[in-house]
Amino acid sequence: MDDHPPLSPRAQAITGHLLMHGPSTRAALCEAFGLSEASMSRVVRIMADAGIVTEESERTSIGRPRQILTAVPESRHVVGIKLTGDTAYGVLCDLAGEVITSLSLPLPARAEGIVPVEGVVRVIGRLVRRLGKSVDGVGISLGGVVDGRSVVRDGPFLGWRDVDLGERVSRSGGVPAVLSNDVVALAREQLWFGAGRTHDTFGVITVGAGLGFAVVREGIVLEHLIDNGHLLSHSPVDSTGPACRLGHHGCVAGYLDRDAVAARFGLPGADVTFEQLATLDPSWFTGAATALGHLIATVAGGLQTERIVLAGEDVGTLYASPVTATTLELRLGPAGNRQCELTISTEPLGFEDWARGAGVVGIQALLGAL
Amino acid sequence: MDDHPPLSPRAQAITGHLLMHGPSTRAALCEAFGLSEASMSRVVRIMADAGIVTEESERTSIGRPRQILTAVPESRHVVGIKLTGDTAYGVLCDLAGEVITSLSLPLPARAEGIVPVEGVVRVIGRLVRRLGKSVDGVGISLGGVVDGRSVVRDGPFLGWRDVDLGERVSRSGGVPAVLSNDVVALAREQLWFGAGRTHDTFGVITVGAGLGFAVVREGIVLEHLIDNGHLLSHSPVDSTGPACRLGHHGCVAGYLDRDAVAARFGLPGADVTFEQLATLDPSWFTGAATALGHLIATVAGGLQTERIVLAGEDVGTLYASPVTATTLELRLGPAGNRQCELTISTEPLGFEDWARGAGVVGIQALLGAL
DNA sequence: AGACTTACTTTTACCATGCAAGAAAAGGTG
DNA sequence: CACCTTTTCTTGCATGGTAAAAGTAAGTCT
Repeated sequence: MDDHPPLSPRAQAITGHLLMHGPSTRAALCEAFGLSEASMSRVVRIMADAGIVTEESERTSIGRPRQILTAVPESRHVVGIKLTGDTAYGVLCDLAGEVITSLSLPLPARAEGIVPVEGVVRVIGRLVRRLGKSVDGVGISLGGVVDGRSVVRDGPFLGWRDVDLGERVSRSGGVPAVLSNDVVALAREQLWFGAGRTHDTFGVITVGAGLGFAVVREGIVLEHLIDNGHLLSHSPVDSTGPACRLGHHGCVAGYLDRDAVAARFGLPGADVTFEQLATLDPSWFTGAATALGHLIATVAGGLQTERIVLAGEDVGTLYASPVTATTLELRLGPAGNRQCELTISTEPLGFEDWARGAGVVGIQALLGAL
Repeated sequence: MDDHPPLSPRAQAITGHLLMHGPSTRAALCEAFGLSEASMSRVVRIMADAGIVTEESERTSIGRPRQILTAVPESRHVVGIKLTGDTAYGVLCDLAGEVITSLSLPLPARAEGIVPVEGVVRVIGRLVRRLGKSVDGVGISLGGVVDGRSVVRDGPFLGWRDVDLGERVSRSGGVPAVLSNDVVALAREQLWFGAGRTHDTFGVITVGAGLGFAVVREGIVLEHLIDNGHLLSHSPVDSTGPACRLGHHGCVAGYLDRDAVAARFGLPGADVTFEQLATLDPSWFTGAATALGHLIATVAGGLQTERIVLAGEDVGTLYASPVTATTLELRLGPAGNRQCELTISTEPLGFEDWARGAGVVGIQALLGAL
C-alpha cells in the first residue's frame, strides 16, 4: 500500500470527470467546471506530476496541437465486496471500474441466526489481501439498510442490527472502507459509468428476489428510500389483478415480487426464475410485463426523468416482452404529440457485477465524491 | 425607479435566506453558509449600508448582546403579473412576497384568434406604472410553455407561439422582466416561502380546469415537464373506471381533468366546479378522490419526497374527502411498519395568488436566484 | 522565412476568505 | 466605581484561488 499524496478536491473532481467521460482537453474541462484556462493548467500540472493523468498531443489541422488528458486507471486500486448471507464476493478494480481479479470466499456459519461479525471482518481482510498488494480503498455492499456509509442498521441476510462494519474493516485492514446498500451502490456505479454520463437524474429498478429501487436526483444518490420503496412497489396496475401481501389488488408488488409470486404458486421463493413462473402461468407473465411498463412510466413521471436503469437477472426476459413495450406506448400517448424519448437500459447483474458496484463506491470515496 | 447598487452574489443569497427563514444572527448565517464570522461581518456591513438588512440587539444573559439581522422587505419592490386569455392580474409585492396593492386590467381583444402582442406589452407597462413608482423587477406568468425565462414558446390562451415577451417588456419598461410558466412560478413561490422551507425536493399538483404538475428536485425547479406531465396524468387508478381522451381506462386524467370530466357529462368545461360534478355523480367523486390519493403517492414515490403541495380552487374539496385519506392509508401500508410521514398542504389559489407567484419569480431574479 | 493560428503557460493584480488579535457591549464582582 | 468575565463583532494580515493579459510553444499557410 504505497502512500499517495492527497489530491485537492478540484483535482479529485477532474479525475472523476476524466474517468466518467473519457479523455478530454484542458479547454473542455474548463467548460465543464466553469474555470479559467489558467487555473485548469495549474491543477492539471499537479495531477500530471502525481501520475494520475497523462498528456498526449493530438494531430490538429492548424495551430499548436492540443493535449489530450487521460486519467491513468492503474494509478489507484480498490476492492469491491458484495456480501450475501453466506458468501463474500470480491473484485479488484482500477480507477475506471474495470475488474482486474475476482475472488469469493464463504462467510462463517451462523450462530443463533447471526453471522459472526468478527469472522466477516476476517474474511474481508483475507479477501482484500489476496486480491491485491496495493489497495487504496475498499467498498462493501449488502442488501439492507446502511447508515452513514459505515453502519449496517438492518442486515436481514446476516442477521445484523447496528453493526459498524465500515469502521471495523478500516481499522483492521489499514485501508479506508465504505459501506453501502447494494442497490445504492449500483446507482452510484451507474452515475459514474452508466446512465449518469448523460443524465444526472435517473431511476434504478431491480427486479429479482424482491423489488428494489434507487433514485438519483440532480447527481445526488439517495441513501434511503421512503419506506424502502414501498410507495412505488404498491402502485396500482390492474384492479382486477392478484392481491399482494398487503391486500392491494393488482399492484406492482403483486406481479413483480418474485418471492411473493412464487409463494402464491406454492413454490419455494429462493431459486425460482421468472421464466419458470412464466411457463407455469403465462397470464401472470403478461400482468408482470404490464406492471413493469407502468412502473417504468411511474418512476419516469414522478422523478421527471427520461432515463431508467433496469437491473437484475430476470429483468431482461421481462422487459423484452412486447407487453411492456405496448404498455409504455399506451402510457406515453400518441407518438405525434410526444416529446420525450425514454432511454431504458437493462443490466443482467451477477454477484461479480454487484461487487464491482461496491468497488465503484470505494473509488468515489477515494476521489472525495461522497 | 431609484437605482440600487448591485449586490454581490453572496449578499443576494443571504438576503434570500433571511427572507425565506426569517431573522437570524451572524453566527447562524455562518453555519448555514459555511462561512467564517469575519467574512460574514464584512458582507453584512455592506448589506446594512445598502439598507437591505437591519440590526437589532437581543437581550441575552451575559456577554455582548448579539445582533438580530432582519431583511427589510420594503427595500425593493416587484410587480407580479398573471396573464390569462383576457386579463392581466397584477400585484405589487415587497421582497418578502407580501402583496401591497393589486390591480387587474383587461387585455386587448383577439385578432384572428391571437391577442396582439404590442397591446399586451402596453397593458403590462400600464399595470406596472399604476402599481408602484419604484419597481425593481417584474415577474410574469401564464399557462403554457415558456423558454429561457423570456420566451412564450406556446401560449394557448393568448394564441401565441415563440413570442419573446420578457425581452419586450424589459425594453419598453426599463425594468428587468422575467417570464415563467404559472405552475413553475407557484413551485418557485413554494420553494422560498412554503414547502421549500423544510424540504428541498417536493412535488406540486394543481387540480383545476386541467391537471398541472411542477417538480422541485434538490432545490432546483424544473422548467419543463416531460410531455407536460403526461406520464403522471395518465397513471392507472382503477382499470374498471371511465376512459380518458386517450382511451386509458380509469387513469388519473379520466377522473381529475375537469374539462374532460365535464365534457363526459355534456357540460361546458369553463365554469363547472368539482362540487357541481360531485352532486351530479357521487361515484365519480369517489373515483376522483381515489385518483388524487394515488397521484399523491405516485409523485411522492417516484420523486422520493414526503412533501406534496396541492393547489387549485377545487383541490381542497377533493382532498378533504375521506376517500383520499383511505387511499393513501392503504397505499402507505400498515402504520406500524411505516417510517414516512407525508406532509401535504392545500393552497386554494385565486388569480391574485397566481400573480403573487409570478412576483416571487421576479424577486428571485432580482436576488440572482435564477 | 515570415505571418498566422491555436494551445498552453506565466505574470500580475485582485478579491473573498480565514485566522488571530483586538475592540465593543453587556453582566458580574471586589 | 474600577476591574474582570463572557460573548459578539470587527480589523489587520496572510493566503489562496481566480481572471485578464501578456508571453511562449508548436504547428500550418503563403
